[in-house]
Amino acid sequence: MENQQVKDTVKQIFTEYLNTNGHRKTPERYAILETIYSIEGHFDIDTLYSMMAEQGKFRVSRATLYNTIILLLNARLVIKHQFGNSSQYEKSYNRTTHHHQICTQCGKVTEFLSDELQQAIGNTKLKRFNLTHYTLYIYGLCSKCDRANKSKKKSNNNIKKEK
Amino acid sequence: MENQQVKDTVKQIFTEYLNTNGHRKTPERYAILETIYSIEGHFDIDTLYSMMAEQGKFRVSRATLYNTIILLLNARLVIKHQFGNSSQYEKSYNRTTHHHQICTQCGKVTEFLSDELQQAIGNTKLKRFNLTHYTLYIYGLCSKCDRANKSKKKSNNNIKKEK
DNA sequence: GTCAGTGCAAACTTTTTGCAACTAC
DNA sequence: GTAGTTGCAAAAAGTTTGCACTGAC
Repeated sequence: MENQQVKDTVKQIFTEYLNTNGHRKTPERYAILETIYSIEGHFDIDTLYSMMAEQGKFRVSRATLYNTIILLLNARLVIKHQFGNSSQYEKSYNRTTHHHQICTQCGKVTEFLSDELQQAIGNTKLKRFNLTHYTLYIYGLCSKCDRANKSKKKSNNNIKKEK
Repeated sequence: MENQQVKDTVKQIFTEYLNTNGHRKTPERYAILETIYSIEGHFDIDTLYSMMAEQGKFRVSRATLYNTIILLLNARLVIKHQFGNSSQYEKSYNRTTHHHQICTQCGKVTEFLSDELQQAIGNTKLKRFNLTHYTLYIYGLCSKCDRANKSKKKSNNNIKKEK
């Protein structure tokens, strides 16, 4: 799907959501949606704030960002993650379901796809629960840190105590 | 496995970890490990702090709790979650791998088991990544909130605009 | 015209940090 | 004895809140 087409569609969905729930259609809200859907991958509130302030688009306050994000979460247009210190978000409409690899050492987050996993999770029968979405975080060491550790261990072989 | 046996084993593992990495074996650290392994389910730092302060066990400062938790995470004796506002932790040794259902409305977290899911995730071939553990969070509405919403909707049927 | 929404700053919460005192080694 | 740890309080970081002003309806 073309990028502009996606943006138009999510605007429509958002408008419907706002109407249905009796919220006002302010320019701030659409500017935030627009900006979010031009970001690839994850972002946090601070990044979003900077992007909107610096790129001369439309300056909004942090409070409004937090308020609007809640609406977008409810409208299912954004997904929230909580790795690291601050909350991370990402657009969710028209994105293939993906999973996250997180390096416990350097904190690097990588996305990957797996139909099998997706199917297995989708097929899980949940009792007393109405599923909307899920997140799978796989923790471990990325190849870079893994290699770094191994060579470090090697050079420490003759030292009794690791500092 | 008997509870006391588990505690003894994790103490051993922790001792080895501390030795290997040149950390001191302080009474605070063992008291924290002991307390954590007497908690069923999730806890946050504040709860842990209160438990240790009130139950007359061994009072430690929050700073020490944060420091020690990091060691326990590295020693793979504790797992960290980040739902809601504050970080949640849980003991990880000798626990069956389980997954989490999180209600997006009331925030309630329920654990569930699924061999199939566990297998599917375990079988996933990861490129350039050395897996240590993973967490699967399934978001949606718990039966309680789901029911509450439906009956609310029903009673709102005659009202044009919500709120 | 009214009230939801916004911006700003202050408040709050959770986590990290600096430093003096303490203690495991 | 000495350096890793602890406790405390201050600071930092992220998020929420109160309030006056603005603008969508």
